[in-house]
Amino acid sequence: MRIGELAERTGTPRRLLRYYEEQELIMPTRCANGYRDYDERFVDRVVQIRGLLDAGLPTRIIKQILPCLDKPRVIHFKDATPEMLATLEGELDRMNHRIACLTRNRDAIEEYLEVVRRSKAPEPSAPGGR
Amino acid sequence: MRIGELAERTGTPRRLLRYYEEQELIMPTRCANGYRDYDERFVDRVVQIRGLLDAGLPTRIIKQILPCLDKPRVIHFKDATPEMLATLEGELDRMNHRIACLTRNRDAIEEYLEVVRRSKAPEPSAPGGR
DNA sequence: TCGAACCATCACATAGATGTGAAGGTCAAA
DNA sequence: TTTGACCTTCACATCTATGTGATGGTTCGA
Repeated sequence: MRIGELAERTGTPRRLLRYYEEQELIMPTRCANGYRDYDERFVDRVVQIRGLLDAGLPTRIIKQILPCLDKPRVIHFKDATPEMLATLEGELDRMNHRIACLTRNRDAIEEYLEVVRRSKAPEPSAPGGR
Repeated sequence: MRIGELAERTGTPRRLLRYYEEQELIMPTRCANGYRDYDERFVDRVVQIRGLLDAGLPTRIIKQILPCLDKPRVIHFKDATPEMLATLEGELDRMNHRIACLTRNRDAIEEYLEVVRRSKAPEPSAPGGR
């Protein structure tokens, strides 16, 4: 598939698909005429990249962890250097931290919304609703 | 407390404390001489802000949700406009999405690390370890 | 063969969070 | 009273992810 189709299927501007390639997050092949050629797997991959970016990870880190997330699980021992493992452990920590922070705040927002809803919509009739 | 102490206690550059103020995330009072004067509660608040920023929320959004997260829980009905509630619902969605994405990828990294550890450290002696 | 709709590269612009430094005021201790 | 460690504002720089547009090649259907 060419860049236009991938862009549409992932809801990602072409510009960014090229940018992710420049950052070496995705490496499409090229057709004879120079057009980028993406295979089916890039759809999920791009969605995953965008999710991680949105969650605050920089491309530099995403580039490092992506190869470890491939399924079927294949361990690229070339990548599994001690430094790489340390990086991953570090990122794991940071991600756990982020998750905890987001969860805490999400719960607080949820609680707030519930309190507001209860005070604003006291459902005066039909008390035994549901 | 003045900006230097807050900076040290939260591990945040002074520059950023001023920036958060400019973005109206924190509003310290001023001493007679013009120095910013932070009370104890700003410590937690700043840590919370940094956590949210790190998790990918922009200051614009953080500014909106912070007042809803105050404890003890106080509903500022001035803030509870329909638009505000819609914003919160939207942010809630986005946060859930982020959490799901981070969790999924964190689990994948964790699994990867476990597989690598098993293959690299087969603990040759003491087979019945633990 | 022409035009529309793709594609390519390149370059410059923007927005948000952050770094850095200049120029100067305040204050306490030596 | 001077020095050093704070503080102030202001301004410009940087990095990352993104927007936007110029310029030109390819392909395909009318």
